[in-house]
Parts: sequence; structure tokens; C-alpha cells
Amino acid sequence: MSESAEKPAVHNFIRNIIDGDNASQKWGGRVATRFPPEPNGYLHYGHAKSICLNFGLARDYGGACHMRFDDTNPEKEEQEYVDSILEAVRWLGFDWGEHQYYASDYFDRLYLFAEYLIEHGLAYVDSQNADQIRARRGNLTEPGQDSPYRNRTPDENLELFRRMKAGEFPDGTHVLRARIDMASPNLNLRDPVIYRIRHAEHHRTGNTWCIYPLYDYTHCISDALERVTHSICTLEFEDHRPLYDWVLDQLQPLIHWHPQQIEFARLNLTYVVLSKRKLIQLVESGTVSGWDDPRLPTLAGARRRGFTAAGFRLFTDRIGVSKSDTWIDMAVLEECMREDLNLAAQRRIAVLDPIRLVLDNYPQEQREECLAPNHPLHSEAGKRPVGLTRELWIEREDYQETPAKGFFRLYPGNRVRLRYAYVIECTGADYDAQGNLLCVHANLLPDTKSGTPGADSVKVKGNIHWLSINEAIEAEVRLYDRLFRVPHPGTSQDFMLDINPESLRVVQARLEPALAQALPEDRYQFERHGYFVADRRDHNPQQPVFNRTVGLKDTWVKTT
RNA sequence: AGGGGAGUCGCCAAGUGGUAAGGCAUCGGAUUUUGAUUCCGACAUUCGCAGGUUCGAUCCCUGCCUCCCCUGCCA
Repeated sequence: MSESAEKPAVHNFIRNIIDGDNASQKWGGRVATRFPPEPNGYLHYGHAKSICLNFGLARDYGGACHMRFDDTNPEKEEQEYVDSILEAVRWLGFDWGEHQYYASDYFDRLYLFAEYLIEHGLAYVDSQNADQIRARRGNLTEPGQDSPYRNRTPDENLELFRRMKAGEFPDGTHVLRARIDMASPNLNLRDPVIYRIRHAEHHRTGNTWCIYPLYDYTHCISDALERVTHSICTLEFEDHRPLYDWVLDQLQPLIHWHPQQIEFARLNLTYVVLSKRKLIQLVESGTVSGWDDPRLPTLAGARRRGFTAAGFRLFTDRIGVSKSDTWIDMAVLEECMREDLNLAAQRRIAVLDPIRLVLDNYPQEQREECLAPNHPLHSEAGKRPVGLTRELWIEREDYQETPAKGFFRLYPGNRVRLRYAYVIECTGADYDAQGNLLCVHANLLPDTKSGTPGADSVKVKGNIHWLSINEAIEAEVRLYDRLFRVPHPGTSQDFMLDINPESLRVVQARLEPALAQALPEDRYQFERHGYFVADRRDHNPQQPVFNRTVGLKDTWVKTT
């Protein structure tokens, strides 16, 4: 992979905050961030932005970024997700060193802190059920009403809370609530629930607990216990910041550390959906082949698609970070991948839609080798021989019986260069009775072979790729395109109806023989087509399978 | 409607009381054995709107408009 030149970071509001903190010595020059996913699903492109942001800041400021799982909801979380998340973060090129944590690591302390809150009259056990709590919460304009249990004594609360922990009550019968203000205009401050009873097995703590803390209570304490300095999250948590601060303010005597929560705008990308609910629907409906389908905007899918970690990092730098809710065009991500791949990927030849070309003046038994550079930008990558014979495979779209305006490839009477070989002149084509193109004919112009003194004696505009019929191998090539055909799926109809019916086209292509030796996940540019990757699951030398990562820019199709 | 946020070029995004960075896209032109890449050039008299303060405002003040988020015992 190329080290896409990490250019000097541009200013953004988060860096400004950190610079200010460093100047004032607020944290003694420390910078500690964290990436805190819940292990209840697969990571997607949006997470890549957060990962690159958090780990990138830690790297740039000589700090650390903690990998922490927010695993407080046992019914939804699984080890499988933990594993896939760790793999994805590692794949993106980041290392958390020793700093791998779980909110569940803190269950004991979280519990003790809750008792402290109870003892100080800052939390109480509410015995209303969920509906009753909801009914008394009020709404956007009306204040809530106090729970009838709000004034239980600390002793009473403590006893109840301990019995909750001991498993004496069924799910939903009691909760622990922070005692803040039922009339607050911020709904999050209307005595938020901080513990609930869940007789469920947790993926790490098993059946040790039957009460589990909620996010608002857990996250801030976890940050503080880890001595995080800047707790970066997405915009929808802005309303939660007062609660984050409230909890840590109350616990100040016990924890002595109070990270700053900073919110940024999550990634919105055109032509895909990033909501967990919609991704699940795509997978479960069979619209895509699984969580790592190359069309899915998951990191597992991205990897299988051939996207690169460096491309994602470049993308994150390029789109910046701010608090404005914006949409990034998918073309930006694609261009970042091209930019990385152009430097990193060796070139190879593939004919995706083969049609036969016969060089009528070339002897049947003759064969000669032509040398093709492996990378035009890196001569040290060397050259490889490609065999030229009388009959070749060329791209069907490189021939037009009656050429469109501006078309400068093969048509009767026109000359083009067989890339890395000779200039040829087209003499016509054969068709079957139904008028289908069978094969194209041409004559080779001697003395025009690439690399020989007379090579440029004949000037041509067109330059096409080819493969010897005798030597090319067959392969399955999966041509992936955007999953949706509209920039904002689901705006005018159900998003499932906006699926691009041509998001995957599978073709039986011809490849140069060397490609059979490719290893899964090896990336190449198929010249004049785009970037492709050997499928990490299905590719093998006997049955090569390549996925199109992204096409080359093509100003010709754009003008036609 | 109550609370919390955001509005700077087609898309992102810096910036700041002193006269609008950069990237992507786009459009020209050069190079090119990938209609790719690379290169060179062009690209906001203007910062949501309306007032006000000021010698001077995108930046300060006032009012307005638009968009996003919030009524889980999810995160």
C-alpha cells in the first residue's frame, strides 16, 4: 500500500480545542481519545471517519486512542461483533496497543458509584413500569411530573437497589434513576434511568449481573476512569452532554477526572445507506450476499471490494470534520481510492467483454513476446512478457462498424496500436446471419513494434488492449457499481425500491495468465478498465475471481 | 411549540473586526503507447436574509428564515 503523503493537518474545530488545551496545560499536554463502538453490528464507512478521526488525533498529538466496547446491553451484543470490529480497526491501520477496554470491565465500579449517588440523594429506585415512566416524562413543551417514588429515603433506595442486584426482582419492575429535574427543558435531564434489570447473559460477564447500567451513566464514567481527555462523539449526543457533565460532577470526589465531550457531524454519503436498520434489511432480504458484500458500505464489504485503508484515511482528511450536517458525494470516496490505487496497484491486462480479432497477415504458427511494464510510475517494478499471436481477444466496445463521432478505436480503415505491440489497420468484421459481430479483422503493420526504432513511424490516436486467444485464461469478474441509483435513497419512495439493478454484473472475462497466480486481496489495475482485487473468499488459481473496486475515470463515456 | 445545534463557490472546508485558504468537482490548454495518470491555467467583489454598531463586518449586536437532533428501562 502506498503511504499516501499525510500532508499537514488542516485546522478544524477539534484541533483548535486541543491546541487551546495544550496551550493552557488543561490536561498537562496529554491527549487521549477513544473509539467506543457497541459490539452489536458491523462497522460501516461512517465508523471509518470516527476511527480515523480519533486515532488520527492521538497519533498527531502523541497521545493514545483507546479501543473500548460499550457493552452495556447484553441482549444485543456478541463476541462475534467484537472480533469483526477489532479486525476492521486493525485493517484501517490503527493500533490501540494495551488500551483495549470494555465498559463491562467497569461494572463493579459503576455499581459502587451508583450506591454513592443513592447515599447522597442523587439517585433513587423507581418502581413504575416503562409506560408509567414515559407517561410522566412530559413532552417537548410540557414538563414532566415527579415519580411517586422520587422521595424514597437513601436507605430505602439502597436496600432496593441491592435487592435488584441480588436478582430478587423480575425485569422491568424497578429501575435506578438519577435525581435531577423533571421539569428540565432538556428531556435527558428528567431523571434519566441509569440502571435497569435484565436477567440476561452478557457476552463477557456471563450471569454475574442482572442489572445493567445505561449509556449515559456508563460512557462518561468509562471515559473518566480511562483518563480520556477528549471524548469525541456525534452530534445527536449534544443534548446528552449536560448529563455527561452532571454525572461526573456528582462523582468528582471519587473520580477526579472530567473529560470534555465534543460532538462532530456524522458521515452522510450519497448512493448508500448507513443506518444499521437499513443495512440489516439489505442483508436479511438477500438483496446483498452478506455483511461483507462488496456493495455494502460496511468495512468488511469495503475490504472485499478492494477499497484500501490508505484510501479511507485520505478520504477522512479530505472531507474534514465540522459540526455541519452535510452529504459527501460518493465520488469523493471513489476518487480517494483511485488516488491510492493508482500509485499502489500494478497493471495487468483483462478483456472483460471478449470478441475475436484476427490479424490476417500474421502467420498462424507465429508467436512473439511483447514487454508490458508492470507499473508506468515505477520502472523498478519491471516488465513482463505478453504473447502475441494471430488470433486475439479484444474488447467488444473497441470496435464500431460505423464509428460514432470522435471514436478513434477500431473501425474499418482505421489504425490503432495494440498496446505494447504493433499498429494494426482494421479491414472489417464478420457477422452471423442474425447480424451479431463474430470477429474483427485487421492487418499488422510491420516495423511498428513498441520499443523498436520504427515504433512511432505510424501515428495513431487509439490504443487498445488485447490477449492471445491461445494464452488467456478465463476468470469470473464481478463488476460492482453503486448499490443505489439515486443520491439519496428513500427520499421519494421506500429505499429498497431505489436499489440499482445493475449494482453487480458478473462476466466471464479473459485475463493474462500471470493473474492466476494472484493471491486473495491482491490488487491490480486492469488497464483501461479500473482497479480490481482478487476476491478474498472465492479466488483461487484454478478459478480466479476478481472484483471491480472502482473504474478508471472515463471522459469518453462521459461525452457519449 | 420547549431545549440543543448548523447555515462561507456545484460538494466539502479554513478563516477573521482590515478587505474570502485549500481540496474535490467543473472548464480550458500541454504531455501521454491506459479517452487513465501527470502538468499548467481559469473558477466566491462575496460569506442564509434584513437592519444596526464601526473608518471598515463573513466576523460584533438585534430581528427573521431554513435545515438537523431530542419525549428507549438502545447506543
